[in-house]
Amino acid sequence: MAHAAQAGFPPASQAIAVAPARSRPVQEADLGNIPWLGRLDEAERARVRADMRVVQVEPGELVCRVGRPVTYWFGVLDGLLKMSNDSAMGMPITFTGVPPGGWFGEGTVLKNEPYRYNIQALRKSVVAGITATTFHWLLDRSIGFNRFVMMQLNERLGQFIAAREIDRLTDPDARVARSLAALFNPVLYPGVGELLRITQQELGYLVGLSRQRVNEALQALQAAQVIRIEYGGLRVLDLERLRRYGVPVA
DNA sequence: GCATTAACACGTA
DNA sequence: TACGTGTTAATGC
Repeated sequence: MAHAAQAGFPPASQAIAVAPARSRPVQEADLGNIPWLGRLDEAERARVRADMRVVQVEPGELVCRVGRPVTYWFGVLDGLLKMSNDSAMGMPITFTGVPPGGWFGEGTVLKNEPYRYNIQALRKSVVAGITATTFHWLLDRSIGFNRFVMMQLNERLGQFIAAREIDRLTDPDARVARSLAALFNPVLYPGVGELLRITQQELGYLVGLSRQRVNEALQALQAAQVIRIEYGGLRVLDLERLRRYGVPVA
């Protein structure tokens, strides 16, 4: 019954795992896009700024790859990533998209395990990372950082439970609506705001539908006054109704 | 019937 | 120009 959302990506992917040579130090302009910085004190911020690296990734590139050792805790400053798990021989399973403001990988950093997912850029994106060492250093001394991580883990648990529901939905319109709502999560993805920059093609890859069908679903959502379609993006008008779209009014 | 791919015209960045 | 959107036609399960 489950759709087991297929959806790969269009261009052939060339694997890279954040090559240090391509990265640059974090810049002033980046800092405003990092939600947890404000929870740190001066000394902690200073260390983070010294430690953090930023890299631009091209569409199709892998930010981290299943089986690779943990190096960084990552965050999206700009663009759109896809978290998936390519089963050895078969179609990849897309778990979720990661829009701006999203940070990921703390699970594997915490356990010091190899990455369990592939994180791939759907579009040209800017990704930041701090080392596992600094991540642990922050955990050891900053209550604010701990709160952020805990909140993040809790919120994401909700996301994955919601994702299981989405998988059981048969109505494509509802699947698109719920997947979209997940991307508009203000807690996990504070960088998104009201306007999510995503093409209908990219949304198709995340949801596991064709671009044409996604377009049809979006038109329906727009007609329902839940979103507005814009060039290269979508504006949310009513997040609550977007979350509940397709659920009969019980 | 419904979704998919392919192909096209059109508008926008 | 390159890309994203909206639409139609043919095909498949």
